[in-house]
Amino acid sequence: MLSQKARYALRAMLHLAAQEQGSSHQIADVAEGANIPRKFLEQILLELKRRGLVHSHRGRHGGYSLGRTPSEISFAEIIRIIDGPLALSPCASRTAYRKCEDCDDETTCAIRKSLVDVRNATARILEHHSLADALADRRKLKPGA
Amino acid sequence: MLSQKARYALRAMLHLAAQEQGSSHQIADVAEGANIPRKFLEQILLELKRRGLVHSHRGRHGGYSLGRTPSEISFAEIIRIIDGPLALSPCASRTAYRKCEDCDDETTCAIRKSLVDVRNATARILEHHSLADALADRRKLKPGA
DNA sequence: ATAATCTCTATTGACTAAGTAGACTATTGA
DNA sequence: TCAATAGTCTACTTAGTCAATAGAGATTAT
Repeated sequence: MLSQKARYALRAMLHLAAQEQGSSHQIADVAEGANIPRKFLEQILLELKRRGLVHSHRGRHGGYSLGRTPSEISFAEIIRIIDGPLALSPCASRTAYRKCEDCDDETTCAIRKSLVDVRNATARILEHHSLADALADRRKLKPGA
Repeated sequence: MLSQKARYALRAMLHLAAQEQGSSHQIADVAEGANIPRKFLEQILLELKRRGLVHSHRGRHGGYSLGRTPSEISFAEIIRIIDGPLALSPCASRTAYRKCEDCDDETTCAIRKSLVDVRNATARILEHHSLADALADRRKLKPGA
């Protein structure tokens, strides 16, 4: 399961992506618009900023904007920043590989093999699904807006 | 990520599946053979028993055995019993669907759509991967044994 | 200067994960 | 029969995480 935090992060990024390119948005507006507790959102945006997914500037008229165009930001990237690796086990992760401590021989581990399959399938979907794709999906689902 | 408990469950089931059909095995042997804390394994086997994946009998010469043949027990089933649904969000689960409380309109949710894709891909793999498949994989990987 | 805004660290309360403990019940073989 | 051997059940512990909340600090536009 994704954490609530990761779902908030996706919603917040989607909210930013839905605005006109390069425009800046204050935390309070994003919090209200995407229905996220404001102080919690601060932390999330801070993390996303450290990893370059958003830019910020401070002071009066400060705010946040996307660090790249929506088509260049994938769901996978957002989820990995907030929740860590996509894989179901550290030994099946490509971005955060770690050997299982209680595993005798990884090369013959019959569990790992299928977990790697799952991780690959998951990554294939989420790495190729960008914010732009999500917006396009939404427009398709809701032609009125 | 899978819980440690779920990984133990997979290992324990695999251990039982690797023995001759219908044979009975004591907790202590499984614990040692699969490298699982004994008392923790008790709880795991009890849960798997309640869901019919294993049978037990008590008293002297008691023990556990698989509830079905290895080819009829999937990884998905074991994982769901121990860790719950495979999906990344309750709203994307088929076996344990639940609406997100803070979601305005699920039908136009651009996040849900990709989470459903992931869930389907994951389920497709894990529901069709049985203990028998895992044993076959292992034999392939380690032809000596 | 000062008001508005982002930045950072700490704290809280509830919950879960992983494991441990021990009493209880059923079976069996001597 | 009865003691030994197993599984069954409930409760507990300890550490850690999740989801927030709080509040002081830094930065910028006016």
